[in-house]
Amino acid sequence: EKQPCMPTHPQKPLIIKTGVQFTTKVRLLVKLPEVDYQLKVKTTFDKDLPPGRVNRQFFILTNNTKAMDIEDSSNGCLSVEFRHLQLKEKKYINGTKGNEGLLCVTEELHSLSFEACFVVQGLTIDLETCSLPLVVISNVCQLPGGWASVMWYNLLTDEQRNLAFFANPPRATWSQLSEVLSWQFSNFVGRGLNREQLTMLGEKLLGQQASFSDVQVSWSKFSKENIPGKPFSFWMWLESILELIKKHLLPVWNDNCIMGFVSKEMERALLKDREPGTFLLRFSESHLGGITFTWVERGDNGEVKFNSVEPYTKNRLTALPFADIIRNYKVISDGVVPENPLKFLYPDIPKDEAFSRHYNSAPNKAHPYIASTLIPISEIDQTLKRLKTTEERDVDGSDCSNASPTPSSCLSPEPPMTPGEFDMLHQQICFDMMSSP
Amino acid sequence: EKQPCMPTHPQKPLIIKTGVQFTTKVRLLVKLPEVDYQLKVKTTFDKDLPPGRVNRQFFILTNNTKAMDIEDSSNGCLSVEFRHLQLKEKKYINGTKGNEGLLCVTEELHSLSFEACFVVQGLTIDLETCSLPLVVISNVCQLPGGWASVMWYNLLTDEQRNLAFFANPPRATWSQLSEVLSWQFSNFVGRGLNREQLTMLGEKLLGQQASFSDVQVSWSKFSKENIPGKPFSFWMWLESILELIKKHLLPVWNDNCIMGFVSKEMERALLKDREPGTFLLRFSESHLGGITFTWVERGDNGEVKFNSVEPYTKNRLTALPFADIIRNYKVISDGVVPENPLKFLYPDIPKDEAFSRHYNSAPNKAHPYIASTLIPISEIDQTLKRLKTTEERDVDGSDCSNASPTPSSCLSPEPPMTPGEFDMLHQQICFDMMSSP
DNA sequence: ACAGTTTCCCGTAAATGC
DNA sequence: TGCATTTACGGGAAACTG
Repeated sequence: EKQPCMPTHPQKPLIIKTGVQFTTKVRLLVKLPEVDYQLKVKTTFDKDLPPGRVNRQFFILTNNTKAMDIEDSSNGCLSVEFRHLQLKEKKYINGTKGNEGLLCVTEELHSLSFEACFVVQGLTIDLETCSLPLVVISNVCQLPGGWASVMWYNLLTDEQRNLAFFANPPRATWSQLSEVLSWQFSNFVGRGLNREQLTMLGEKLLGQQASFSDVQVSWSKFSKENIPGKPFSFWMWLESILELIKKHLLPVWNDNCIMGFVSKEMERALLKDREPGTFLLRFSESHLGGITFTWVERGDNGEVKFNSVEPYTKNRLTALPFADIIRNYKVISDGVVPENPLKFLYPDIPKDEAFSRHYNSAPNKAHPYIASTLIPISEIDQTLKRLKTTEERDVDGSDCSNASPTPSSCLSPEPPMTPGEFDMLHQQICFDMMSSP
Repeated sequence: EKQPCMPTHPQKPLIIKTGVQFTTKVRLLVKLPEVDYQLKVKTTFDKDLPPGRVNRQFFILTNNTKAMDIEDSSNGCLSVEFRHLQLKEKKYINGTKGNEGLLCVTEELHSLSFEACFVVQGLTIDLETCSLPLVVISNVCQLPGGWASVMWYNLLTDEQRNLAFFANPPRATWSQLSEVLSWQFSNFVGRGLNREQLTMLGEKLLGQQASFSDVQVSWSKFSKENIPGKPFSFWMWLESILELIKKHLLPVWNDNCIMGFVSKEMERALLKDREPGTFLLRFSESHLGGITFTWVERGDNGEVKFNSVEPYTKNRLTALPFADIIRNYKVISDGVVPENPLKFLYPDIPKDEAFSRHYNSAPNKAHPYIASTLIPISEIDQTLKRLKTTEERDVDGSDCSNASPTPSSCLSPEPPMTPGEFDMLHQQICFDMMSSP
C-alpha cells in the first residue's frame, strides 16, 4: 500500500556510502479519508536482521522520523521525502562480526524499512514497507563492485527483498546481460553498444560460441574472477572504460567516432584492405581505462603494417583532450619532418571531417608568450621499426585468444538499441513510483 | 611553568582546519615531588573570549581531558599529548556573529588553553597556559592566507597571545620579510632564495628603491591587496610558486637550475650577450603557479631575439615532468624538421649536463605498442614570426614596471642563507619545547 | 547580486583489521 | 603477512549566507 522510492547515489541508485548524505521517498498509495492528524513515518536501517545475519551493521545517524504531507505535484496523495540521511557503521556490536565470510562487502545486501501507524474509526492500522536490497560502501572505489551487485540482482530476480541473493547467485544469459551492458552505456555515457561491440564483449567473456544468446554467465565470471592473465575482472575493466568515456571522451563517443570494442584480429581484418592512414579507436584490453588508435600503412615493398600507439589514460587525457591528440599526433623518425599518420577514420572518413568539431579551438590569447601545445609523438628508429614489424604477430598473439571469423559486413555502424528497450530496463532498476499501481 | 607545543598542520603549525584531526602537546617544566595521583590536563578552545570578541566560535569535538605521564624520551618530566582532536564551529551561539567585520577569517586569532590542578602538602595549585594564536580554516584553500597570518604575527611580535593583532597589524621591514620569505623556500622546498632572487621580489613588492633593507611593508600590501593589474596578492602569488615547486619541480629547484625570480628586463640583459640557445627558467608573474623558459636567438641579420614559452602549470606538468619538457621541447615552422631551441642553461651549461639526471628514463616496456610521449611544441609561422619580433618590445613592456639596473655580476649563483639563520627563524615560529627554559 | 566562507564529497593514500 | 576494507583529508566545486 505504500512504496518507497530509492535512495540515490548520483546516477547509481541503491548504493549508499557511509558518511555521505542520501535521500529517500515514500508514498502512500491508498487514499485516506480526510484526516487532520499527522501521519509519521519512521525509517530504520536493516530493521529485522535476516536469518543469514549480515556481517556489518549500520544505523541512520540523522533524524529518521518525518510526517507525511500532500504531494505538491501529481494527484495529491501523501508522501514524505527524507533528505540528508546518513549511514554510519556500528562498531563492536556484540563482540565479533558475522561469519558469512565468503561474501565481500559489495555482495552484502541491506534494506531500509519504513513504518507508520494510523487510527481510523477505532481501527489501528500499521503500515510497513521496505526498499529493494541496498549495497553499503565506505569509499567510492567500491562503487563499481556495488553497482555490479545492484545490476545482477535486479536483472535476475523480482523478489522485493532477498538479502541472501549472493550466497548463491543465479547465472544470467548473454542476451540478458548484453542488454544491460548496452544500457550502461546509453544511460551513463549517452550512446549504447551496437551488435558488433557486444559480440566482442561476448567473446571476451565467453570465448568463441556458435550462438551467444543462451550461453550462461556466472556472477563470478562477470565481476569477481580476474580475466585470465589480467589483474582485473571483466566488469572492472568495462567500468573503467565507462569512467574514461564519462570524463574524457563523451562528445567523441556520442558522435560514434569510437569503435572501441574490437578484437585485435578483427581490427586487422578491417584495416588491412583500407587506404594507408586509415585508423580506428579501440579501448585497451590490457590496462584499465585506456584508449589507443591503430592505423594501417604500407611498407616499402607493399606489405601491410599495423601500428598501435601506447594507450592513453586519464593522466594524459587531462593535459590534452583526445580529439587534439588525434589531430596532432606525429611520428618522427630521425631527421625527417614529422608526419601525422592518421588520415581516415575507418572506414574512410577524412580525419578532420570526423573530429574537427571536437578540436579545441586554439586559445590564441594575445600573449607575449609563444603558445605551446603538448604533442603526442612516437619516435621510430628505422632499424628497430623493421625488426618490430616482423615480430609483431607473435608479440600481439600472446594478448589475444582465438581467431575471430572474417568480418564481412558485420561492423557496419548501427544505431544503439531503441529507447523503448532502455526504458524497460530503467524501470526494472530504478523503480519509478509515479507509474506504480 | 608549563608550556604547550603547537598543534600542527602537516608542515604548517598554528593552523587548524575544522573537521580535521590535530595534535597538541603540553609539558610541565617544573619537577614535581614524587606523586602517585594522576595529573589531568583539560584542553579548551578560546577559553576566555578576549574583549574584542571573535566572530566565529569553535569547540573541541573530541575528548579534551587526559592525564599527564612521564615522558619516554629525554629527562623524564611530565607531559601529555592530545591526539585526534577535532574542531567544529558553534552555530547560532547567541543570535548573530560578532561584529569586527573588517577582519577576514584568516586574520581572526584563537587559542587553545590547558588547565591542570594538583594538591601538594595541603596546597592547591592551579596550572594554566595557552598556545600561541591560532588560525582556524574550513578548507585548504584558506591555508595560504592563514599561513600568511601566522608568519606575520610571529615575525613581528613576541607577545604570547595578542588576539587583536590584525586589528592594527604592524609593518615589517624588507630585511625582516625577505629573511622569512627565503626561509619559506628553504623550509618547504629545500633551497632558499639568493640575493638576486630576493631583490626581484623586493622590487616587485616595493618598486625601485635605493636601499631595500629599511623600507617598510604593510600587512595589506603583503597579503591582502592585489598586485596592480593582477587578480591576486603578492603572497598568494609566491605561495602558488611554492606549491608548484613542491609538487612538480622539487629536484630541479634543489639542483639550482631554476633562476625563477627575474624581471623581464633583467632576463633580457642577462641573455642578450649569450650564445644563441641560452635559456633560463622563470616563474610566471601573470598567472598563479606557472613556469616558463626564455631563450635567446639571433635573427637572419644578426639581431637578438627573445622567446618565452607560454607558462606551464600543474595540469600539464602532471602529464609531463618539467625536465622532460625541457629535454623534448621543439619549435616547428611548417615543413621544417623540428628543433629544440634550448641549448645552454644560463650562463653556459649544456642543457643535458644540467638536466639529464632529472630526465625520466624512457619507460620502454616490451609492449606491442609504439611508445608515445607528449612533446611540447610551438608552431611558428614564419610571416607571423617576423611580425611578432618587431612588436615584441611593446607587448612585453606593458607587463613590466620600471627598468631595472644593468645586471653586472649580481646574479652569480649564491648559496641560500646559512642554516643558523633558519634555525633561529624556525624556533621563532615552531616553539620547540625541548630547548625551552 | 555577490564575495567570502563553508559544506560536500570524490579520489588517492595511508591506516586499520582480519 | 597480505588482502580487504575503512579512514583521512586535499582539492575542486557547489551551496550557503549575510
